[in-house]
Parts: sequence; C-alpha cells; structure tokens
Amino acid sequence: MKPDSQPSRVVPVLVPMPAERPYSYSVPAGMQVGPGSIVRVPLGPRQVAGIVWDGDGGSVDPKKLRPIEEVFDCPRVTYDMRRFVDWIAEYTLSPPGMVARMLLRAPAAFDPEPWVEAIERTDAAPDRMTAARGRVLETADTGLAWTRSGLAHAAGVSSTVIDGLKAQGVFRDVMLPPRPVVAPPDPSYAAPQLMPDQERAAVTLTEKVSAGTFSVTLIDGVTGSGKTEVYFEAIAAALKNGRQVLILLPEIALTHAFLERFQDRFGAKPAEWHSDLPPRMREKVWRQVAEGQVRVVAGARSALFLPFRELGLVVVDEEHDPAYKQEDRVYYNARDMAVVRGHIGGFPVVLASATPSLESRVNALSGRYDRVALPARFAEAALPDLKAIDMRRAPPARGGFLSPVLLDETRRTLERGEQSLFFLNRRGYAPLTLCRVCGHRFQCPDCSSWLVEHRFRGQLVCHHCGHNEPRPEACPECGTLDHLVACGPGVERIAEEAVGHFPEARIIVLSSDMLGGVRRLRLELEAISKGEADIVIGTQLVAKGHNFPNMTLVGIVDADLGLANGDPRAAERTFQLLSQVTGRAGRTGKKSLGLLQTYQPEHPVMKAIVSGDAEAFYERETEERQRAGMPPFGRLAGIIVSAATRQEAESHARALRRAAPAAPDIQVLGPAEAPLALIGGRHRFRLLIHGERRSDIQKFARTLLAAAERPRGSVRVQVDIDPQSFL
DNA sequence: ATGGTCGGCAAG
DNA sequence: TTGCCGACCATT
Repeated sequence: MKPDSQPSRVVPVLVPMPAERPYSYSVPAGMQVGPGSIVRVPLGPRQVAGIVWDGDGGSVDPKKLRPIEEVFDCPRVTYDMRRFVDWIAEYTLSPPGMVARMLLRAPAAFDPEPWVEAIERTDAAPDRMTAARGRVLETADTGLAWTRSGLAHAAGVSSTVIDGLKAQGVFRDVMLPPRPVVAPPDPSYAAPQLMPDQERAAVTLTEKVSAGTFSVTLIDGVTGSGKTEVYFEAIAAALKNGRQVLILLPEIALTHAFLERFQDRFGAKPAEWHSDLPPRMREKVWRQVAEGQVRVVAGARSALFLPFRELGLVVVDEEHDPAYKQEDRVYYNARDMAVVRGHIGGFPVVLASATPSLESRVNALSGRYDRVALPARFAEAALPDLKAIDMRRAPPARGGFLSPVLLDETRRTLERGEQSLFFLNRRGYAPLTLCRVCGHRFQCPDCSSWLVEHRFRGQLVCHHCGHNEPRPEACPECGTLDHLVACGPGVERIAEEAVGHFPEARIIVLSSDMLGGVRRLRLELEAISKGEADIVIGTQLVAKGHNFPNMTLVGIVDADLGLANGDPRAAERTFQLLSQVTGRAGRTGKKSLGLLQTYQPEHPVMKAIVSGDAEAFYERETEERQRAGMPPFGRLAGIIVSAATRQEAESHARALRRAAPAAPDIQVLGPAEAPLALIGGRHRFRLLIHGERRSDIQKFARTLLAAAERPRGSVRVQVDIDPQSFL
C-alpha cells in the first residue's frame, strides 16, 4: 500500500491569504488529493478554496489540524504553475498564498460547468400542422439540438408552441455539454501575404516555436510595420503543435478591433480575459482554459495566472507599456513574469513593441534576448509628416494653449472633412487652482498634491488618491468671492478653447474619468470611427488600440509634459507615448500631419519624434542611463512600503529604522518626489531603499522584515523588479 | 440601553 | 485577506 492511501495523511495547502507558508490539513480517508488539487478547506470561521502544495504537511500541532472538506472536480494546477507561484512569491517578497490567490480568482469554475438542457427532434410527426409548428420544424432541422427558448426565438413563435410539440413526442429532452466560449482557432484559416521583412521575422519566430525551448524574442518595428501579422504566424505554429497560446495586452488595448483582427486570421476569436469580464464568462473561460478547450487567450496581465495545461507561447504586445506593472498586493511586471513563465515552461516568449522599453532593448543588444527588427519601409507612406511647433515663436493667444499653427492646420483639416486629434495627457479642466487675492493654492488634505479642477463635475479632485470636494465660490483662506483662477490646461479646458475657435465643429472629449464609464467610452470611440466627430480631444487612452481611419491631424498640446518631473524614465516614457499618439494619424495612407507643441524643440525626444530616428534616441538614452547608474543599469531595486498618508509613511519609516539600525537610507517619497516613478505610475507615499543589486536588496529586505514586525493594513512591502537580471 | 465604527488579532 | 471581538463613542 502506498503512503498515499493511509488514513490520516497531512498535506500542505496554500490558502488565499498572506501566510508565509502553506497550511497543513488532514486528508480524510478515501479522499484523492495530490499536489495541484484545488480543495475546499476550513479557515478560521470560513471556507476557502486552496491549492494542495508540494512537500510534506510540515509540523503543526495535531490538535489544530482540520480536514479538507472537498476536492473540486477540476484539473489540477500544473507543476509548472506551482513553480511559477513559488518563484513570484520569492521574487516579489509576497506571501505565496497571495500569489495563489491570483490563480483562484474564479471560484465557481472549480466545479464542472453544468450541462445545458435542450431538446432535439424525434421521428414523430405532429398531430396537425399549423403555420407556427411548420416554422418550428423547419427551423429545428437546421441544427441538431436547441434550447427551448432558443428554438422559439429562432422560429419566431412563443415557447408554448414548442411545449405542445414536445407533449406529442415531436421533441425530446437531451442534455448538451456546455458551449465553448469561442470556436477553436484554425491556424491555416487565412494565411497572410507577408512582405519579405515580415516573412523573415515570421520564419525566425516559427522556428523558435517549433524548437519548443525557452527563448525570448523582441520584435521591434515602427507603427504599421505589421508586427501583429508576424506574431500571428508564431501563434499559428504553436497551435499546429497542439499548444495553447497567451497574448498579453495592456488592458486598454484589448479592443474589439484586435479581436476581429485575430478572427480574420484564425477564423475565430480568442478568449478574452480582463478585469471587467462578466463573472459568468470569467468562470467559463477559466474552466475551459484549464480543460484545454480554449486554445488562445488574449488578456490583460492577470491572464498570466490562468491555469493553462499546455501553454506553448506567450506574446507580450506593447511590451513597454507601464500598465503591465501590477501595483497592489503582489507587485509584478507581467512582461517580466511572462519571461519567467516561458523559462519555467520551456517555451518561447515574444515581446512586441514599436517603442521597446529600454531594458528590453538592452537585453536584446546584450544577447540575453533575440531581436527581430521590422524596418517597415513599405509602410512609410502611411506615417504622418511630423513637425515641432516652437511655442516661443508661435505662442498661443493670451489665456489660450493652442498655437496659431495648430489652429490653422485644424481649420484646413476641417475644411477637407477630415478629423483632428488634440492630445493632452491631463484630465479635468486645470491642474491647479489658486486665489488671486491671497495666493492660496488648493491642495489635497491627504497627500498634499494640487487639486485638479473638473469643471464639468464642479469639483476639485486629487488625481493621486481620489479625494474630491466641491469647487467653492470663495477662497477658504481669505474668504474673497469669485477670485479663484484656474492655472494650466486639462482636456476640458482645451475643449473649451477649441469650441471658441471652431463653434461649428463636432467636438468630443475622451478621458478615463468620462461619465458613463467603459460602455460610453466604447460608444464614443465607435462614433469617432464612423466620422461623427471633427475634433477629438483626449488623454492617454486615445493612444492605444483604436484606429480612426479619417484622422489626419494629430496635435500634441503639450509635448513637454512629463519631461520635467525628474523621473529617470521620463524621456523614454514621453518618447513612447508621443510615438504612439502621432502614430494614430495617417493609418489610411492619406497625407497626414503630426504637430508637437513644445517649448524645447531641441530636446532629444522632440528631435527623435520629428526625425523618426528612434535608434539614435535610444542609444543616447541608454548611454546616459548607464553613465548615471540609472535603470536598467543601476540603483533600481528597493523595498517599498507604501502608505496612504505622509504621517503613516513617516511612522513606518521610524519603525523600520528602529528595527534595523544598520539599514541604508530609507527615504519617504510623496507624490511629488521624483524617483517614485521608478516603481510605477500610481503615486502614494512610499519608503524606498536603493541598492546596487537586487539580490542584496532582497537579502536586506528579509532581515528587515524579520526584525520589524511586518507592516500591516494599508502598508505594503515590495521589491521592485530589476528588469535586467531576474532570471 | 443600543447601535455603529474601529483597531487588533488569528487562521492549519 | 477576512471575519470576529471587544472597546469606545454617540445617539435613542
């Protein structure tokens, strides 16, 4: 008899809470569990789903042991996936249970999907024919089995007609297996005509897929060079080899347009995975991925934690996108974790971007990654003509922000019946409000950054923490009425200015805080594509995914925005963002124009954008970073403790210093302080400890965490990801 | 007295 | 992370 079947076996179970190690549970006699089994266990007063982990049950007070309640009828979490969880926990200094939690996010999926009640035709004929019955029978013959209401609907009759026929034995009940969420993709559905460069790139990738070993390849090609078609070929190869495929996209790029494009190539859509997938669908997708029915998933970063059983390729599109960084609970960069997943699973990973991150480019140049470049000569005609507007020479009218040069071009574009885009990466009306009498500036009480006026909502809003208050009439400091002034532009204010210049034009403002949420946004985007707007004024979110076929002018309202915030990645980020936004124009081959309003036309970023010479920019930026020891070369890794308020952050800093007097500098960083952006985009107060090497930081972090009691509550401890040496 | 909110704590 | 408990405060 194997030890497995002894009556009171004890196994480790990873439960979804911040415990450092798996908990031990006893296995009731006769219960079949092994590493990877998903089980229901009692945890304190509640029942949770956990994963049976590797190793033995450890030593716990036998009196504490409680039995596993149930083993779900569900494929086991694979060995690779378990190693992946352990690896991420170790690397990010997160409790493994919290990593496991990311994988257990679809509770209802642990039970098999129920079969569907349906009816099918028998040989019997109805006693008498009616028009309605005729339609039902005719419709029914076009398929094998139907749901009662589905058939009624398709035949255009009430479901009582069906009931009548069923009573006569014309239909009988059957149970159908659950419907697949998507049809299987066909790798040879519509093999594309590739240009020679694309062909070469595609061959390189498909060879890597066929080799079936770990590799990382960066596909680097300007907007419109056909990267997507190329990696689709890699996907086709993986599918032919019987492997599943994951395409990671920044959430916002997961558009209808992308899914359609996939469908055009493979004859079916990929399964989608993102945060606002309806719960029902979430569960179906999770289950069908686990069972191998779903072959391709296009998903946001959390899709990395889907229980693939035969994953053979991960594609990370727009690999440079900062949205790949998860910044709560477990901090990770999905791009890097995708590489780790490939390493563990022994399969290729493809990183794609028109504007690669510096670290991926460095990894490619150093030979750690492979690189495939698409020079995209054939698409050059479609690239917009790009010019910088020197705002010192062509300043806007007093009180305005749009240069006459941009306004002129807009007028011309309107006259041609084409669309213009004004891009400004700032929500709201004005980023700062002050009192003209006493100079009072409106600040967030919680995080001391300026409050942004949202005129449409009549509020002052903190963009860091979400604090908001109604916009007062009088200054809270000196009490003077009607002397508050808005300083600087946001998209709402640009819209106001545009309306003043072009009262006849149809103007749409797009920003993430738009009333009506994602649905409304989707509708607006569609309306724009259909030509129902003349001028679009938008933030970040116009940069991604969507194609506006008639958009021939892109005006960057403030190209310098984001350059001066002290972030070591500022130039890189600005370059990436501006490339993407200007790439929105000219997708149709029509002559198009991109204008950058800037006060520093000599800045390397502006020069790179205008000349199209990305390589020179990257080279320069790389050298500069290396010289300064900035990421991805130097002092990047650190422990971060983030807190909601400054006081809180300060008190944690004191506690940590007390606990570990040998600690290197612990800085408290607020929203305004520069190096924050090293870690990510969403600013809260953080404590940062710099180090030269990740491993040192990690070792130090452990000592610190052991010495101090682990900060609780609103506080998180994490190590940022050193983008170079994580394997 | 009653009810609501909040901080601390334990969970196998 | 979640749920529970006891402490504390404010109101019925």
